[in-house]
Amino acid sequence: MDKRTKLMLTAKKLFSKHGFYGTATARIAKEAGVSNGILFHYFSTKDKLIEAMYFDVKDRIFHYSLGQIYKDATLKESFYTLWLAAVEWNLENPEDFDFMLQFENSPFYSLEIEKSHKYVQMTLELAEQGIEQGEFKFVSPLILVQVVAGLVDTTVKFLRMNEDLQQDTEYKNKLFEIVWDAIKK
Amino acid sequence: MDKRTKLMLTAKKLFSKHGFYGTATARIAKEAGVSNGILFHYFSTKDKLIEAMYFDVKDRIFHYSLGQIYKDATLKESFYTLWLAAVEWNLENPEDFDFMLQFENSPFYSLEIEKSHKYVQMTLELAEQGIEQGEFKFVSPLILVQVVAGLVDTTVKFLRMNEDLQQDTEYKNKLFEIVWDAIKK
DNA sequence: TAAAAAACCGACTAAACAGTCAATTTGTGT
DNA sequence: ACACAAATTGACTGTTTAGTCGGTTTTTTA
Repeated sequence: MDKRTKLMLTAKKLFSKHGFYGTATARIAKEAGVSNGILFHYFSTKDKLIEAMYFDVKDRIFHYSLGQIYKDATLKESFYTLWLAAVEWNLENPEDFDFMLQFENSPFYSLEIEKSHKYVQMTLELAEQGIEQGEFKFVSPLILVQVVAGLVDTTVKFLRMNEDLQQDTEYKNKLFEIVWDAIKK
Repeated sequence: MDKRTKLMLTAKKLFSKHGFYGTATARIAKEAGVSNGILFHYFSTKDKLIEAMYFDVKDRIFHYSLGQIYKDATLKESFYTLWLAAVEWNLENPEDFDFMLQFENSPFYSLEIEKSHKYVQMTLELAEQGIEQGEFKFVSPLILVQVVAGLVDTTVKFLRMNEDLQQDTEYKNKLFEIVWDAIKK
């Protein structure tokens, strides 16, 4: 594995456990088994490293979740697939999840960063589609997207505390009804 | 104003803008106009200061929001009041809101801390009531509480970006329908 | 009003920190 | 085999940090 990747994996582990400023760059390098200097060769500052990780994680989760949607699916099916994929991905990648939560709720995060992400547009289009078809509530498509994203986080946090429910498909369907009822007209 | 309060107000301002570790204790003291040492007289460590602020903010928002509920209100009215009060309080206290988001999504935060809060029990009881009366979805009361809390945050973030909607009662009613539909059977 | 306690000061310290850099190794194209 | 670039090292630095402490002022108590 190349050292850039090693650094990002180690950083993710440490950031999710100890926070951004609770994790020294020297510690990241040490635990990644590389030299101190190489970190700053790949990432000119600590902040750049954090930002690079954000784009990396966001890319992977969106790519995975949007990839699950199949053609000719109804809108509800598409949203179910999207929601479930995101929930399961986050449950399987708790460090990524914790890192994202921290980042998106920190002063690092801004709307420009969010909007700069190509995938966000795709989810917005799905929401617009639902509104036009009269299937979703007549509100801003942005709030619908944010509601779904927020409920993904809520669901993941809840299922983490209730491990026995993580495999319970019936219960997860019930949880999805929360999401669906929230956005549907 | 006593110095303890001054310190907490200044800390809140700086933490919300620059993050926990991006804010030096010396800077908090300086901008609060008090000596360096007095900070550690009132809060033995920086972490203790952060935690004390969390309980302070959480106390104030819960006290305000729960205080808005009137007797003999229907369940829907109670939830509407609760939701609206929380949303408006957060809009009027953006530093508290940002501080809370950061704290609750940081490694500082744990479920023990959450559960240690007396008010959480009250919201759980409201949720249980709704489930028993058959008005809410038949899921864990905890997830219902978390869904509402999460949707408060989502709403606040959205309204912050759309200042023109903040006074639009009709629109806010529509946003509440999202919350209500999410939890109701 | 005297003594005890609590609040308060700010200079100080030891550790930790992000980022630099000159030197060395490894890889790549010719 | 050569030259040139890219990757890699780890010791080093100037600054910043949380927290301490001996001494001073203010408040409370009896």
